[in-house]
Amino acid sequence: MDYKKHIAERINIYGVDADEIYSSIALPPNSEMGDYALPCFKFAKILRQSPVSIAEKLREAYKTDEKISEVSAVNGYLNFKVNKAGLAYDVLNCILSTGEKYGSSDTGKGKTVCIDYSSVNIAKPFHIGHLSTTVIGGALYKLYKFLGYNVVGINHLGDYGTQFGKLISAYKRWGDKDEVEKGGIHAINDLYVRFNTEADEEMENEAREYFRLIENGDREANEIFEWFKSLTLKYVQGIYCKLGVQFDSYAGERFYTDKMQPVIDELRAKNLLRESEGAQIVDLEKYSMPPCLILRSDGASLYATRDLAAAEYRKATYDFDKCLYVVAYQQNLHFKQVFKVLELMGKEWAKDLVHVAYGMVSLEDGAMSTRKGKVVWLEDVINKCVEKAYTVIEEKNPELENKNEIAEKVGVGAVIFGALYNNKIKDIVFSYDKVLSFEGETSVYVQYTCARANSVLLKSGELSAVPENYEPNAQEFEVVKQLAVFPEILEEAAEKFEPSYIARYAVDLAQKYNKFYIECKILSETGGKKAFRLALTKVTLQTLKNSLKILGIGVPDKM
RNA sequence: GCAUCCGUAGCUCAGUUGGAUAGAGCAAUAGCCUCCGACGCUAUGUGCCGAUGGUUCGAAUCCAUUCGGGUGCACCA
Repeated sequence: MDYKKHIAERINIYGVDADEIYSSIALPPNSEMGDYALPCFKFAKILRQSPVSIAEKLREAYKTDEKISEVSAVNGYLNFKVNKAGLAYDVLNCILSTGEKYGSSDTGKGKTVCIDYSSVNIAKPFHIGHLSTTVIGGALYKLYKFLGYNVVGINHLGDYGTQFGKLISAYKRWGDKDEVEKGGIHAINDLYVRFNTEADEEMENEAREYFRLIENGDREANEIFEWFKSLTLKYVQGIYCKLGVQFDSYAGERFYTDKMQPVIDELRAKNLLRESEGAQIVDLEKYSMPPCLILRSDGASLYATRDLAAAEYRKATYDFDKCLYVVAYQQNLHFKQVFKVLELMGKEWAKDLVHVAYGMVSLEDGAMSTRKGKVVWLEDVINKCVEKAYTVIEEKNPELENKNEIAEKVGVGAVIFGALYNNKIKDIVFSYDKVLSFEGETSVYVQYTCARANSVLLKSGELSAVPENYEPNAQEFEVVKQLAVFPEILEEAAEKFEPSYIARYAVDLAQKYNKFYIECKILSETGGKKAFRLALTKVTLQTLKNSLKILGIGVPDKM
C-alpha cells in the first residue's frame, strides 16, 4: 500500500536515485490537485532545465497504471491522483482482515526497548505533575509493543534520600499506626508537610540520622520504611490500573546501592574521576557543561552515581537497543551529563540512551509544592472527571445501562487524553475547566464518534463483502486516506517518542468520519453503496479503537 | 553570566528531514434533529508565523543576531 514507493519506482531522473525521489514526494495542499506530488524545482540544476519543463516531461513519460490513474504537471509540480476505488478496496479489506492488529508491525522484532517512566516517590501521593510521565511512558510502552518490540517498563522508584529520614522522624514524633493504616499515603504526606513547616536545625539533624540508620540496616527504621513503601505501592497500583499502565520492574534507587562501587572504580581506573572542592567529579568543561558530581565530600553517592549504575545494570540485564527516560525537562542537564560520562567511559551504547523530556505542569497561581501542601491530587482530578461524565450521561442518555462503567471510561479517558494531546514538550497550566471540557478536540469526541459508528453497525445486521470498483465520493475518500496512514503515524510517533501524534490522528479521523456521516446516508442505501459505507464505518471504528487503546483509553459501545 | 527549550488567530494549540492559498478546537454570530446518536454538522471573521538580516527558485520551517518567557547550572532527587 506504499503509493509513494510505487511512484518513486516508476520515475527516472538522470542523476537522482530512487530514494531521493521517494523522500521528495509530498502531499498537495488540497486533494483536488492530487493525492501525491513531486516538486521538480530541485532537479532543475542537475538537469539544467526549468522545473516546468521537467514536470511536463516526467508527466509524458509516466504510464498510468492500476494504482495511479492520473498525472498532471502544474507549475513545476508533478501531481498524481490515485485510483480511488482500488485504494479504498485495499484499505478496507486490509483493516477488516487485520482487525485489532491494524497498524501493528514487526519493525521492532528482536529489539528491546527499556522505558523508565512514572518513577513514583515512596510516601508521596500522586499529583497532576506525575501524570505526564506516567501516561506518556505508558503510551510509548504500548506503542512499542504494538510495533513488535520487546519492551521493559521500569518504575525507577524514588526510595532514596534524606527525605525518608524526615518521614521517619515525623512519624516517630507525631505519627500513629492506626491513623496511617487508615489514612494511607495521604496521612504519611501530612506528616511530611508538617515536618517541613516545623523543622528546625535539631530536627533536620535527627532526619539525617534516621536516613543513616536506614542505610546501615537498622531494623526499626527499615521496618517503617518498608511499611511506607508497601502502602505507596498498593496505592499507586490503583491509579496505574485506572490509567492502564504497567511495569516489568520496580527496581528503584535503593536497588543500586551495592552497584555503584564498581562504577566508581571504573571511573577511577579510566582516569575520569577528579577531586574538586572535596568532592569527586567528572570534569565536563570540554563539553561546555558543569562537572558531573559522583561523590560528595563526605563520600556519599549522588543521583548521577545511581543513574550511572542503573544504566550499566539495564544494559547488562536487558541488552537494550534503546533505553528511554521519560522525565521532565528540568533534568535536561542531568541526563546530558550522565550520558556524556558513560560515553567517556567508552560505553558504545551510550548513544542509545534517550531522555524523553516533557513540559512541566503548574497551577494557575504558580508552581506546585508538595512540601507546602500546595498540590492537585490526581485522584481528585480523575474523580471529578468521572463525576462530570456521569452527569452528562444522566442528562443526555439516562436510559443507558452500566452508567458507572461508562462514566469511568469517559472520565479517565479525558484525563489521559488531555495530558497526551499536545506535543510533550509544552508546559501545561492545569485548570479544571480544561480537563472537564468534553467538546471539540477531546477523547470524548472520539469516543462519541465510536458510539455513533457502533450504533449504525448494530442496526445494520450482517455485513456483506466490500464491493470492488466502488468509486468513493469526496467524504468517503477523505476517510479512506486517513485510515491508510495509520501505520505510518504509529512509526513516526515511535520514532519521535510522541504519543500526541496518535491522539491527533484519532481526532482527525473522527472529524473526517463525522463529515462523511452527516453528508452520506448509510442504512437507507442499498447494494454496493450500503456495503461500502458499512464497511467504512466498521473499519473506522476499529482504527479509532486501536489508536485509543495505545493511549490507554477505552471505548464504550454506547455512551 | 553560561547552557538549553519555547514564541503561529482573542484563548489553547497543530503545522518544522524547506515546497503550491498558514490550519484545528474553544470563544462569538447565524443556521441544521418528521431523516442512521445534536457529546454532532455547516457557514461567517481575525494572522508583519516575536523582530532583523542571511542562505535558497522557494522560509513559519534552515543559519546568525536580537527581544520576550520557561528551565537548569556543586555536594537534593
